[in-house]
Amino acid sequence: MINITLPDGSLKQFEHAPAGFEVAQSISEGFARNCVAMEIDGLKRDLAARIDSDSSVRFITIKDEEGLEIMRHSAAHVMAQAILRIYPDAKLTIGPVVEDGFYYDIDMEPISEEAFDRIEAEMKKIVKEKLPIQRQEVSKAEALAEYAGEPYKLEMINALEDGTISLYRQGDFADLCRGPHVPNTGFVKAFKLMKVSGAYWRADQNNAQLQRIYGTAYFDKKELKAYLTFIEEARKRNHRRIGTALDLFSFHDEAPGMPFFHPKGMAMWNALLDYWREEHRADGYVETKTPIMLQRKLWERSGHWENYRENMYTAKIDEVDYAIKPMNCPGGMLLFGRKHHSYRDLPLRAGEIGLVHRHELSGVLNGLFRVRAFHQDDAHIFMTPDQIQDEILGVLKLVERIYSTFGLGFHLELSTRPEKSIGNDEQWAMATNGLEAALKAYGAEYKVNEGDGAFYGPKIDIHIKDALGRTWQCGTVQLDMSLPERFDLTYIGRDNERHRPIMIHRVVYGSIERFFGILVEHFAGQFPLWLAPVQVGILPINDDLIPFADEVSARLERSGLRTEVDNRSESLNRKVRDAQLAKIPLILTCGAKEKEAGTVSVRTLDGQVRHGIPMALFEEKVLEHIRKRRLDLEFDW
RNA sequence: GCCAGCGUAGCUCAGUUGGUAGAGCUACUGAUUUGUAAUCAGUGGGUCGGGGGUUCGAAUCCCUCCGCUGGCUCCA
Repeated sequence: MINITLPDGSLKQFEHAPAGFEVAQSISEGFARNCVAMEIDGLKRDLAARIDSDSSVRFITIKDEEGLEIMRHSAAHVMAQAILRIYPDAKLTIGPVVEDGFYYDIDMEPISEEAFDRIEAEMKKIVKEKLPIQRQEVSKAEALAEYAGEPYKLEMINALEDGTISLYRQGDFADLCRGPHVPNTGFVKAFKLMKVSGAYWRADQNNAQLQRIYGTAYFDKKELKAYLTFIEEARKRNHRRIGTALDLFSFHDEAPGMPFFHPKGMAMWNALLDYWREEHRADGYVETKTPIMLQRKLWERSGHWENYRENMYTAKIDEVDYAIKPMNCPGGMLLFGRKHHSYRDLPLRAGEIGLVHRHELSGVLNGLFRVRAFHQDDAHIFMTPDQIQDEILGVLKLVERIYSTFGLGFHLELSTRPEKSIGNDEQWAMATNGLEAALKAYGAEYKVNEGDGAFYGPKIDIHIKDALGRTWQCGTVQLDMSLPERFDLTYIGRDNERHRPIMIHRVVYGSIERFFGILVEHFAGQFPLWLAPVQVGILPINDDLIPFADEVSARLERSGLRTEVDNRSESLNRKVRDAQLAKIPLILTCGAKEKEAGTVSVRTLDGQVRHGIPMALFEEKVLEHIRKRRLDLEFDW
């Protein structure tokens, strides 16, 4: 008698060792049809596996995230099978499941996306055939024999420990695989190949270049469609597209990876920085500015020359080597080091919107997201050891305040000591404990990335989540145990002795260019009023009213609003349409009625129109809205 | 840097087997003077990313460089 306990505590008893599928059937036929795999005493198994002893069993169905992953893994096999049918000489390597689907790395002739139709058609055949996917356990020797002509598989088999090795067979195809898999290829119902790119065997540039073919798969067509719609939505929000359409910024071949900001982009840029300064002043930060070009000897001292030189722009001037700064810190160190500091002056919070240049590989450039010249909203905080917790907590709270202004959620990750690092155990323990204490005091959940810290200290990374649910690492708080040492920074303690200050680097926006790009996509170009490049569009109803429109504009500009008068001889409909397409949050129409009554007619971006609002009231409400940096467009006129 | 794809007017894109470059929108000009998402007409605009080659002839084929996109790797 075999006793099987299900997650709800119920017990199923069998006279023989049943296959998982039988057990599922004993619950109901419909349930069994939706099962893709199971977990026996915590180990994932195929549904076909026999349960030969008392155990607790949990079924994994098409409703479960795990079920989706298992199916996608099977989908990768189906794709590999299809590719082998079309390209018999292709050599398979590995094909894992990734966030939104799966890929397979294959050593084969370079292919383009044009080949997808053919591969997908072959995959459809395989799915239609509903080939049973069967697990087979073989010895290492048998596996080696099976894959005699497959160099990558042989390499993987040889790397495995002796013992049984599992293969998964479906029709004429068998892949080395741990499993589990769905019962047959018919489970791969809705799939699509997404893209192809190069990748290296074992991610090593010296190895063969493989074709990495990405695909995605869902249990039903609707979900696949929803995903494709999401991709399309993200494409529409692409910041390069919107940046061009709204005339915010551009790139030119003369300066690859170095963005040019247009007047409208600068209006937003300045709004971002005004806000940044406001919040930082409130938190006791002072602001500094250091040169973008400094002599080599400084970079030697900071360690950048040794570690980072390939990514630095350099020049020789009057026979002296210079480098354009890739980071602001060394300049900040010089500022701190130029005079004596008392413990009473600490913590010292010194911010700098610093322009840095990094010669990134050409292939990694990506719009505003990855550039070669950018501004960091840097700040260095110098403190005594017992101030670590409070200071970091202060940064976390500042970050929360700023991100929430944009409606951005976020989560925190702590990275600890890496293998290659400077400093001793005691220093690392103190630093890491300080960060952890701050995280605990802050109270939010956080993820720990063991060994992922910088060589000079542990760090907390802040990952934001945008309107499409995508995450981006923007903010970071890094404790630095190296620079204060290298620059011999000290403060005078209560004991009248010199002490080494603790120093952190921290950014909130990270790269302002990148944050700008993220905001463009987050808001899809429909920026909140306080941030919008043009806040008020002013539309004279006919050419005779242009002077009045100009008057209104001048008045609002004096109040600090960003306005634009549409003085073209176009129809009002046309002007409204263009203003809406330009995502201008507030549109004022100026006609004879408004001129006489001293009122405005306001159309908000959502299409709502309100007539007869007194000019002064409009101004007051709008300025208040902006002062509060609200995200909505609701007004109580 | 590597692999693949791409580069045609300010923008979005056509351009068939090589035969002197097109559309829509934008811009400009004129007419129109409009009450909440496109008024009409006209005009201008491109050494087809740069250079080299093949050819009687190249946007189209080949080489090379530059740039962009997607990945890989990288982000100390």
